[in-house]
Amino acid sequence: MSWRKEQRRAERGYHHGNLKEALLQAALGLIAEKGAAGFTFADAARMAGVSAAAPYRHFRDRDELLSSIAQRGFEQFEARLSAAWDDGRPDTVTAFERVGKAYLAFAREEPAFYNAMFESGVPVDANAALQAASERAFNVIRAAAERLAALTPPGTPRPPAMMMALHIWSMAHGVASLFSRGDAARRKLPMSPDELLEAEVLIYLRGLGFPIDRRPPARGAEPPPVPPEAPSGSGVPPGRPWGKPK
Amino acid sequence: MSWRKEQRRAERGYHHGNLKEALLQAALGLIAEKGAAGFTFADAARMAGVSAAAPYRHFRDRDELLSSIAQRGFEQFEARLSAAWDDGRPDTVTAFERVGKAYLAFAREEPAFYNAMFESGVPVDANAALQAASERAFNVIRAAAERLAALTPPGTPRPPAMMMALHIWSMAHGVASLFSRGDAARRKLPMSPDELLEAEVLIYLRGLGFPIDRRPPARGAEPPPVPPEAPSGSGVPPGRPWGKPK
DNA sequence: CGCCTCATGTAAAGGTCGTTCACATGAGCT
DNA sequence: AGCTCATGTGAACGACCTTTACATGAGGCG
Repeated sequence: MSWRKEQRRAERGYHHGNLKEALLQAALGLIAEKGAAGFTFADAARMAGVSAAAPYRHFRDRDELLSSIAQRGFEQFEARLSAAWDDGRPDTVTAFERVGKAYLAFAREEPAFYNAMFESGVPVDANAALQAASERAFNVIRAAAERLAALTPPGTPRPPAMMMALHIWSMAHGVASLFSRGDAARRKLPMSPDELLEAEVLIYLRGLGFPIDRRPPARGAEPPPVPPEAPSGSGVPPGRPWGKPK
Repeated sequence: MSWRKEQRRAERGYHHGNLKEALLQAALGLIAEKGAAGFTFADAARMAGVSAAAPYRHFRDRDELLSSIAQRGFEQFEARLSAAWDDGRPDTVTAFERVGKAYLAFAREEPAFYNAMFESGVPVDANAALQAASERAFNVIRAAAERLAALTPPGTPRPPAMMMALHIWSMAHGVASLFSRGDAARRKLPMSPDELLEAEVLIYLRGLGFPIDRRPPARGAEPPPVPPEAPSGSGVPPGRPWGKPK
């Protein structure tokens, strides 16, 4: 029954030594398994081998633990988006695409973080640090949009970068929430979430006047992506940013 | 203390008479207040003036109540989207726009339903009826996309309607989740969620080759919306689907 | 080295929930 | 009038969150 707890205590002494971190890790695992809603403070404590009251020495309550995780999530999110953006290399559109994919990849590969960040009910403004982290992540998208907006072909009006950023964010978040997450919201799709988002973004960019015409890149060799940087013609070519028609 | 309950019982007798419905209504109110996560079965029972065990005569468990609400939500959702679509009157693009707005309006005006449908963790496939209701709602968007796809100007490839529908859905859902919901996910925006989504959809449609050029419609008179039905030129005019550039 | 202090952990207890079970009630059929 | 079965009750169980009083021991100080 409780010799297990005694045992653990024997191994590590009365003081845990690194409980805060252990709790965060435990919670991360539990959220990944059962969602933020199903995650329990008591379980995290058990998993760390301490009593149910111990966590309260490190977090005001369950919500604070959750928002700590959300904050870390936003930090890692920012890192991944930043890396994907890679300051716009090799060209702005390609890098932009990569950011979209990174968004979905994060949602897929870090379900616990994504859950805590967007689906746990933790208000972004619960915590100043959380809010700041969230903003830094968004700023990556925003900066990318800024660069992209500066490239609008001559003859077409330049869209507000902030608006573009919000649009892209909503597309990525929409696709991730509806189609790319745990068993919860999954629907049957005629294409992968990645392809879906890619086509969506490309069509959107074309609507802004970018001369986009790419089909799913032939796997292997990367073709010289898009007539590099300075777009030539105005108006939109009749390309097909989604897959071949059946 | 408990004379209240006695009182209620005196008013309505031992049998409630309409408990199932009362529970659904109570739950709806509670979810609107505190979110699906904070909603409690016991509270709903209290609110209906019955004991905590009574609800189990009508719902297998808390999750079944939740999914019943989600199902109703999808039904009302379908009704609102259908009404907005109005079979494509007066013209397809205008009606399509209206569907987008109806989506956001529903998310805003029926937070309890929206929450149960998309944010409560209820899996869509929990219940056959739920899944069917969800599909019927989506089919409204899909049918609209179908009609829209059939209108692609000559010279531009015709996008798969299903893909369009998924794109539109993800945009609407993304905007609603991130910007248009309860205090939870609210960020500061340079424009209203409605405007944001409208611009997003218009730009997207333009990317598909639709000759869209509309600024936020002057409130009051509806201008002859878009060169009616059969679009003339191919290629995309350099219009500005978002607001004036400050 | 011995002692003190304070951060960190524990056990116990109170309140709430979800859920089940045996039992009560009474609406409607016969 | 009497029976039956859907519907509601109360009590009880185990889990959770959170608070409180108390225990432990690591690290600083004399």
